[in-house]
Amino acid sequence: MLEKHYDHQAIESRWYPAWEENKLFSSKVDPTKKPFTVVIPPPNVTGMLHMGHVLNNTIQDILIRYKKMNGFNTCWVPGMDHAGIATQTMVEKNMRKQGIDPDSLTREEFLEKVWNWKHDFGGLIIRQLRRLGSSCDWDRERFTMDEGLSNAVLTMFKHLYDKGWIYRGKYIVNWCPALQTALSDDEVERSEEDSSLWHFKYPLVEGDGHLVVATTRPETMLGDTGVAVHPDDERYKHLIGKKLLLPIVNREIPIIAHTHVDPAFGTGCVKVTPSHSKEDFEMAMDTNLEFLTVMDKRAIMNENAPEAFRGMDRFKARKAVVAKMEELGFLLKTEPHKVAVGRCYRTKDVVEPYLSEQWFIKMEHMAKRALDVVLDGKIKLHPERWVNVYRHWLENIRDWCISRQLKWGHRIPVWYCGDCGAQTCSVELAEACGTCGSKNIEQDPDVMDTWASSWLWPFSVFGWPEKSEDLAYYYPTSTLVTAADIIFFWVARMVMSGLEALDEIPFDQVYFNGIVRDLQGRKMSKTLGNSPNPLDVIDKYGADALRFSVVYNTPYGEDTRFAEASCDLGRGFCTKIWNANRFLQMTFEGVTPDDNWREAEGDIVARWILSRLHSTIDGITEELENFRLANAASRIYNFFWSELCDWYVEFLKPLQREADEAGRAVMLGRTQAVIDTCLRMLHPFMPFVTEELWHHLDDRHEGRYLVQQDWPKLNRDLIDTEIEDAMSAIQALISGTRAVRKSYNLPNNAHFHLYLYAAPSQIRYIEEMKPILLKLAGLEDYTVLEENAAPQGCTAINVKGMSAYLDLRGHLDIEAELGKIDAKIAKINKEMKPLEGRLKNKGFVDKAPAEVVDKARADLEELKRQVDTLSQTREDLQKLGQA
RNA sequence: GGGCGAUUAGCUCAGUUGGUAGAGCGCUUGCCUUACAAGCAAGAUGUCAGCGGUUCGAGUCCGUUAUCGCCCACCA
Repeated sequence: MLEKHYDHQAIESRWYPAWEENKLFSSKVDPTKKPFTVVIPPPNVTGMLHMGHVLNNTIQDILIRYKKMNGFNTCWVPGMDHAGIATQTMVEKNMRKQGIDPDSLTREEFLEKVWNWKHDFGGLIIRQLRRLGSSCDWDRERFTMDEGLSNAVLTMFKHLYDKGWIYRGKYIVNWCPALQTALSDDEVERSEEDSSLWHFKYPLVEGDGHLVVATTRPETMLGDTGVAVHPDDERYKHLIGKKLLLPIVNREIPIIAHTHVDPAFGTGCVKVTPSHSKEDFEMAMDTNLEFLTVMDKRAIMNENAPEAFRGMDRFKARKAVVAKMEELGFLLKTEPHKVAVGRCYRTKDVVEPYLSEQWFIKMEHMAKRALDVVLDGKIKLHPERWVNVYRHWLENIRDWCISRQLKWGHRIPVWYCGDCGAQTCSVELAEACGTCGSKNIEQDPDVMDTWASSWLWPFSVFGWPEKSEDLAYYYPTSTLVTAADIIFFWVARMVMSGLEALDEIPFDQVYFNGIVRDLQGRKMSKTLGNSPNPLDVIDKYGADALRFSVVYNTPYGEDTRFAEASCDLGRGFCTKIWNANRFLQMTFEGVTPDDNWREAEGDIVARWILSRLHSTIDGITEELENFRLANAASRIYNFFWSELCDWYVEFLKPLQREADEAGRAVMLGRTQAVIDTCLRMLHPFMPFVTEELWHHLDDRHEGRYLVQQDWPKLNRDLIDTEIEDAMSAIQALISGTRAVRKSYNLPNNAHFHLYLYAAPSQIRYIEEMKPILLKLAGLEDYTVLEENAAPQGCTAINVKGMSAYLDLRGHLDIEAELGKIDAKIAKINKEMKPLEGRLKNKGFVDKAPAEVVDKARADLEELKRQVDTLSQTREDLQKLGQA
């Protein structure tokens, strides 16, 4: 027997271990079945479960369980990302806390500390995912730094290197001074910040003329090696090739022409600092300007800067330069100006464009292919609008800077020969120069961008570059579920690498889930403290409640607003499902269910609930196939609560009391089957409570699990609109009678007599429902009228397609009743107006489809009939009052 | 500067071929009716952001404006 109260903690802690021990989530190659493969977006090894993970993983779990129930060989591969920067930063911080200077350690010592940290504290999030119910194949858990994946990374590097698509060179990169490493373009977050635009006067060497340059970065002027103007700018054309004397440093610098310059902005003259600006770098390359680096790796002014500024941090230097220029009379004006400042996505330090030697991957060819497969529809993005974003990025892609000046990561597999100077690229540790054979070689100290491992994830987890059986079977994967903020970092690059390494797309569908926000619409973040800890929420409400609530409230591809209290919805639903099952157990205690009932047979109640059930199966399946998870959740919620519990169960109560033993056995069998179907549909959303209840439903479920069962099969023949309409009318009679009782403040034991006038076909259904109708509406009896004329002292209730009158004699306040009837008539008249208007409109009658016009006519007729019924009641009442 | 999304009941959101607006929570009222008070029953609530257009008919399609949010971008 089920406990009186639904205890989510007991249930959830029981089932997950059972699932895991029975290897329900493990997948093996099986050529007789179609695979459905999902690779998890690997969370950072440093990560903790947050609401974003809850949403993302719940969606994946729903898809996996749904597909498994549909006969697919599902495989959800879990794992983690080594998260180069995040992890290294965290470990360094811990070391400093313990009084250890990370820089005092050798690379090997440092890496050992990181691995130790990973072993002791890393991967918490993977264990937390189990609490959520995630049906990952844990035997397949991978880590981007494990041996196999590292091998994949190096193999891919060598592949691209040999192809000539990887190169090393001195370019301006995004440099994080706090981390002292290069970053890719994507790792830079731009934000508009208040600053100033300073106008500096640069005097001409010859004569006493000058040019005025405007800059937002005065400190870089110490590294200026030229000033650029637009070649067609009439104001300055004659000065091109002339020299200026750079103030403070007193260096002669040329005036050059370049089309990058916008004559309309500022003064039309741009100071050029090739070593500290990407645009200036390009202009310098085109015009052979000199390069002068005036900052070091920490963004502190170096020996190339005038002595007075050396050792100053860049922001201090900015102030000092401005002050000096003002002192020298070269500062013309300072105006407020908004600038797009780039900040490191990890440290938030201002990113410095910095000239340094880095490794790059040529993206052009891979980008082209990756774009084509999406534009061709070979890969489908959901929602589709992301195609535009994807396309824009790929069409404007730049080479990917993949080297990082960190220790934690995959080392660049290139060795430099101390003798002949050649480079050797090798997947295995090189022992000698590939060109001259010298043993005097040294490996590049840099490691690769974290994404250089994650972009291989969909196939590296299956053993690539080995041609494994797993790879052949599971790749390409099926659906990728991820947040859109990594569409460039990750999604686009996986498409590129998949096509490049295997000549096949990595997945055929991508579903982008939104962001979880707080109720004010703010992104959840640690600093705001507006994010509930999912584990606390699971403790309090249960994983099922959390999952269901989040999914129910998250529209297709949109952001969602969440507060802990949102979980009331899911928790309430769990309780409802629980109690419905308790009802069944208690009411039919001792009854052995008869499973030999026929779907198409049975009374109106039976056929009605099956009709509604199959409509629901149809709807939910359709919604799930289209990633409309919230709609699917809402359909099952409404069916279970509003139809199954509120009506069907209420019908069942009197029915089973009247029935004989055989009848009860069939009733139980049928109702169990309906509940069983509901539990199957609910299972992907709420795996724990459904599993528990399913095992209580039938002893034969022992040793079997819901996720192994078939998804409910739709039988359209069971959807019967005639029955559904008849039932709606009966429901309207019941609700209408209750409403009358309520509006007169009459007690529940005040039983009315009902008069009905309706088509024989309708009366037949009502006859069949008679005991239920009398019981639920609180009627003493009803009389079927020969013609549509109610006895005196009645009030009409609105039921579509029939006339119904309640005998109120003895309870009646005539004046009040007349008022009520007038109000009702007024309301209906108001509803009739637009219908009449449309039908009078010739355009509507002529042009609208016949069925729409017919419906309008029928609706109007129905309303007219209702008014007639009410008017007649009104007359009768008036007579009664006068009598 | 370019692009995208959102705007529907007090709150969170449905509303997919255009046919005249719904749910949950909250609110009002009455009920501890032997599944469930985390419940049941009955009820109130909207110029579908504004303006214009297409159409017989627009929450739905087109244009435009506003507010909020996001993404991209070398105007120093």
